[in-house]
Amino acid sequence: MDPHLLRTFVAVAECGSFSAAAARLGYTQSAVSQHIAALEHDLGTPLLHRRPVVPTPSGERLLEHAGPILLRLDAARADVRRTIADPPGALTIAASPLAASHLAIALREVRRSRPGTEVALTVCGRAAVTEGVAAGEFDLGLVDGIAAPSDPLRLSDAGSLRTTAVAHEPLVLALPKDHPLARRRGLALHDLANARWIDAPDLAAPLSTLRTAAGSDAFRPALTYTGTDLHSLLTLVAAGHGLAVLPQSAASAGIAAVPVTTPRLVHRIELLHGHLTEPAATALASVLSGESDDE
Amino acid sequence: MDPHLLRTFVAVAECGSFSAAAARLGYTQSAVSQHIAALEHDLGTPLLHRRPVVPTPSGERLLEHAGPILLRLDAARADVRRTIADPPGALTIAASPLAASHLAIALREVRRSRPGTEVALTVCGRAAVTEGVAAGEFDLGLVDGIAAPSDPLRLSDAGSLRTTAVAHEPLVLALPKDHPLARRRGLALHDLANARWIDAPDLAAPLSTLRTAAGSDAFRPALTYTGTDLHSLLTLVAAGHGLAVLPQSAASAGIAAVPVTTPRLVHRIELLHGHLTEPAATALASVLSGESDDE
DNA sequence: GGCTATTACGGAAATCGTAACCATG
DNA sequence: CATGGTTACGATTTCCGTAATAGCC
Repeated sequence: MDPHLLRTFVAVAECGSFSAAAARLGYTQSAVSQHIAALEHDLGTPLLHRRPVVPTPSGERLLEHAGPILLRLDAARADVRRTIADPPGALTIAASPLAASHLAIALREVRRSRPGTEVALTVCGRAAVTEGVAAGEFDLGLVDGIAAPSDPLRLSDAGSLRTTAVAHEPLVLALPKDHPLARRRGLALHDLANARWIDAPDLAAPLSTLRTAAGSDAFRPALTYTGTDLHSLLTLVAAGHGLAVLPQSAASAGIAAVPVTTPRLVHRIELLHGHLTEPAATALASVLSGESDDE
Repeated sequence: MDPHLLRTFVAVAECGSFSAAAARLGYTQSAVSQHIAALEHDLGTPLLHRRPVVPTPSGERLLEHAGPILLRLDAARADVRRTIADPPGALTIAASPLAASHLAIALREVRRSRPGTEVALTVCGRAAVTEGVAAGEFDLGLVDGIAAPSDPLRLSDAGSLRTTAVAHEPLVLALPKDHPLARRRGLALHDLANARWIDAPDLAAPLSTLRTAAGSDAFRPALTYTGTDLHSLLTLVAAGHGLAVLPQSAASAGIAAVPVTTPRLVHRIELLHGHLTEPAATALASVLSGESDDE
């Protein structure tokens, strides 16, 4: 299972086409075909249906592993290269949108403990944060997600990463102010399984997470929102296009926010780091989780 | 970074010798030398000192990644092959020694929910359990370890595994009955940093774990015990050969057991599964963590 | 018939073993 | 000088591109 073969396999699965994957990888269709054939021969089973190109059950299984493996391979290379490169001037920090509120605190701590350090900030989707930190593209990451009160976040590819909890916050259901449920003091998620949901996986709680949390197959999106702008999502909710689950602090004036009481879930922010020295990271984490809202 | 190269790299690092690694892998010394040279060329830095053969700092870094990567590769292959093999007759369960107390409960639940299923049980070291489950050798694993009260276990290679907490229990220090500390009601770990310790990494809390938990470089073993037999470890402790940290329930008549109060740590048992359907696993986990001591 | 995957084939490159070579203890 | 890692070199295999072939809308 050569990583090259795995890489073309995921490319083909993503593109849904041998030729498109070939173009993306700089191979010929023939080479891609040979790669897939080699993988299928090696594993002794078809991995893709052709025409249309869709993974078989075995292929699905392999796909689940391939991404993390390739990511970890990159992380290993980045990690080794870092030991030979001279220490970078800039410290890079990435955060998912709903974790970005902690960026300012993190930044202040960095300025205090390492004055003069050049800092680069990035806000991007959760996957991009974890992958970037794993691959050494960022030094630090702040990701948010939902989890049971004292459980860690189920980060997809956190294989080589250290994580530290940084903040917890109640979850609320965001809904239009005139919604029948808007006056409720609290509600159970699974009563809303068949409501109109907006899936904003890069921003709010992804519906797939709600499904696993609620142990239900419902929570199907009426609308999918790709983007990281909180304000526009809230506008969509206010206009009645659907519901979303958010951390309490993300709610704003235009919408109603009702606490989600069942199941017991919280919005959680974690600090990720792949290679920072342990003391530096824990110092930062303690500042992030403490109330350093002085000045 | 071909997996073959990584595999020979870890083999060389473990053997401390090119030729020994070659013998182990069925290559010639020459091939091994070429593998290492290729890796070093690819990463642009020496990975091993020669004569004696010891990893460089870069090599250390790579080693940290190589094991999990190779394991995950095996797990992927096993996972795919499972989708094409007909469903196995027997359900295989592995447990580390101090988690084995829960085997009986797990077994009862399996017998109840899937009557007639053939079950195979194995008790082995923690690493063997996690690696075996990851590689698909076992369907289920029960591992124990120590962690902060509601933290997950820091499992080395749990990349592709789901984990569920199953049991918590106080930690005690096992010491001879006539030891000066034997009458204490509780004690702080770091006061004991320089005591005579027995390291029994496959059985009790490994000293390396204590070191990270206590943030200390002390806790050096006066004696290392390789094996999984609780009784013989307790005999060693009773005879005054050294101390060990155990879950409360593992203590027995022959020794004194004093609760470890600082830092706040518990003995924890987790259920691992790599590929079982989620409902089946959570059902099992809930039975394991509940008090199902009826009948 | 157009689009796309597969197969056939040839040249380039990589892989591994034999054997000669060197360095260290 | 002996043990053990490195280098040289050649046979074998693998890999990838071109081009011809075959299967599905």
